[in-house]
This record gives sequence, C-alpha cells and structure tokens, in this order.
Amino acid sequence: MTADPDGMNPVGGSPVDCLPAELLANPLFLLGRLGVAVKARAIEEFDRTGFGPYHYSVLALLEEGARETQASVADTLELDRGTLVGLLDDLEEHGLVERARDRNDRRRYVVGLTPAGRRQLVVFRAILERLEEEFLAPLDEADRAALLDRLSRIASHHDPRFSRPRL
Amino acid sequence: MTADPDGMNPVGGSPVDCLPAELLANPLFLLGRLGVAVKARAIEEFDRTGFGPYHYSVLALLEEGARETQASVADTLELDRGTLVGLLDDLEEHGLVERARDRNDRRRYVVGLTPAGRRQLVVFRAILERLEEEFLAPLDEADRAALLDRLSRIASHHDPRFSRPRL
DNA sequence: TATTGTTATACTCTATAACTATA
DNA sequence: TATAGTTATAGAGTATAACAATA
Repeated sequence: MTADPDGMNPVGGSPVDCLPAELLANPLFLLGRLGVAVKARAIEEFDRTGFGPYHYSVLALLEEGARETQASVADTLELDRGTLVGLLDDLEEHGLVERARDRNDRRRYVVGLTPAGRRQLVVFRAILERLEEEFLAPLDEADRAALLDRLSRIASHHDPRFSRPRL
Repeated sequence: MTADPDGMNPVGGSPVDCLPAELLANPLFLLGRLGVAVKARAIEEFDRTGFGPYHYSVLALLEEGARETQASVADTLELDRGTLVGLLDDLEEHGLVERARDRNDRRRYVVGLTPAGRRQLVVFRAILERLEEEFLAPLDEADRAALLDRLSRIASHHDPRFSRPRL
C-alpha cells in the first residue's frame, strides 16, 4: 500500500505520492479540484436535511425577490427548467414554498416563500456556516475576503449576473 | 423574456436577474460555481485534441516521476483504477505512453512516457496557458499569485498531497 | 488469501426534447 | 404560432463490484 515498498525511488526524487508540481502551481487545476470538492461536501451536508444545495439557492432567491415566476428563477440560477420543477415539487411538498397561478397569465405560476420556508433557510445557512468554517479553516478573515474578492471578480467578468450590487 | 415586463418590481429592489447577494457573498458558492465552470471549459478545450484534462494530468505525473505503476498513478491522481485503464489505453493507442510488465512482480505494469508523449505535453500546456489567460483575465500577476496562495493553502489543509514541495 | 490490472454493471446528474395548457 | 410548466428519455461521468492472473 505504501508508494515505494522496495525503496527504488531515484535519489532526490519528488516526495512520495505527491501530485506533480506542475499541477499544484496551476490555479485552474486547484480551482477545479476545490470546486468539485466543495460541491460534493455541500451535497453531503445538505443531504441530512433531505434537501440539496439547489433547494437552498432557490429559497435564498425567493426570499430576496418575491413574485418570481418559475422561468425567471430557473434562468437566474442557471438551472434547467425541468430540473427546477422537481426542486419546487420537493419544497412545496414540505410546505416551504407555494405556487399560485398568475391571474394575468394562467400559464405562469408565481412562486413564493412560506414562513416555514424562511425557517428552513435559517437551518440551511447554519449548515453553510459550519461548512465554510471547515473548508476555509486555514484562512483568516483577511484571507477569506481576499479570496472572495478574486473569485468574485473572475465570476462577474464571465457573467455580469455575478456582479455584487454596490451597497 | 425580460425579467420585469410589466414594471412591477418593488422600488429599490435588487437588480434584475441578479443572483441573490447572499450567494454572491459566499466564497464556497463562488468556488463551487467557478470550479465546475473551469472543469467544463477545460474539457471543452482539450476535446479538440481528442483527449481530456485527465489525459494531461496522467502525462504530467509520468513526466515528473518515472517508473510509475498504474495503482500509484491512480491513487496519486485520485482516479478510479478502472478509469485509469481507459485513459492509459487511449494514451498508449496514440503512442504517448508505454506499458511494460514489471519483471519483479508480473502482476504490475510499469508505465512510462514516450517522446511523443512529451511532445503532446507541450501541446496540452499551451492549451492550459490560453485557458488560464481567458479565465483569469481580470486578475493581474499579483492577484493570481494571491489566489493561488489561498487555494493552495486550502487544498493542502485537507489533503497533504497538495502541499507544494519547497524549492 | 491478497493484490494488480481489467472488464462489466449500475447509479447519479444533467441535458434534450416531447407534451399540455394557455396565450 | 409561441410560451410556461411538466414529464419522459437519453447521455455523460463516475462509482461499484465481479473477474483473471500473479504473488
């Protein structure tokens, strides 16, 4: 199971089982690896609530801007409209959101948060805080702000919807 | 198609179609989003070569530490051993790597880079450089170093194999 | 019996596109 | 005809586990 059982590594060779320095020095490689890792961890954590990160993001969006139609929610979150149906079904089933027909256009549904939905949002936020503490443990507040700043600039450069509204 | 066709948004409401500020201020959310985005872009770019990012990482690993056995390559790269078989099949088929039986343990294969493999590595690196330029465009050199530093510290905190060997 | 490499299988996630009801 | 929501299908990517050869 050890990497060099017969001690035949070349003298001065790279540390056992370490990833290539070429990869470790590549910000894109780290970004990709860490990105999928956080996603996996988040799914894992949310799983115990019976929901997933997408359920949370839907609730978070609904809390900010009310009177959302399904299409706008899906587009904003870059979710497939078909996928969103399933998410809303889950949420509605647990009384966290409500769908109401739009009287002006009976094709549309107007989706809104319920009080239970707001309470669930608090639970989700607590999960995320714990997860952030775990994942960003080696970074102090200044580091986290610096990281967020760079990530935010990258994201908003490729997609204006990621621009943070100035306070 | 527009988000507010009837102009009924509350006064002072959040910008149209913008993601919730709660999400935009969350480093984990951005990390996850950007991470899957880079991965997707990388796959897309590598696709034109007939290979994928994993083929590249295998070649990069083989160039650094020679005489690798398949199990060690898979473990180091955190790849499924079954998946690695397919990757090596592809690479060997194009003459980029060679598999040779280990005489001391005939269950094992010793995998090594061929000259063609080294040349392909140059091509892959060029693709990655372009991709980094595109993806990290809004960041100057200092920003990129700062980003790499934080990502590197996070990664090595959770997995020692991500520690960069001191020069 | 345990391990290396291989192959086959199953499962998850997501993207595509057909379908309905309204407009 | 076009659009909102729904449903069903198919595909990629990945994980699980059975398998043959060797130790």
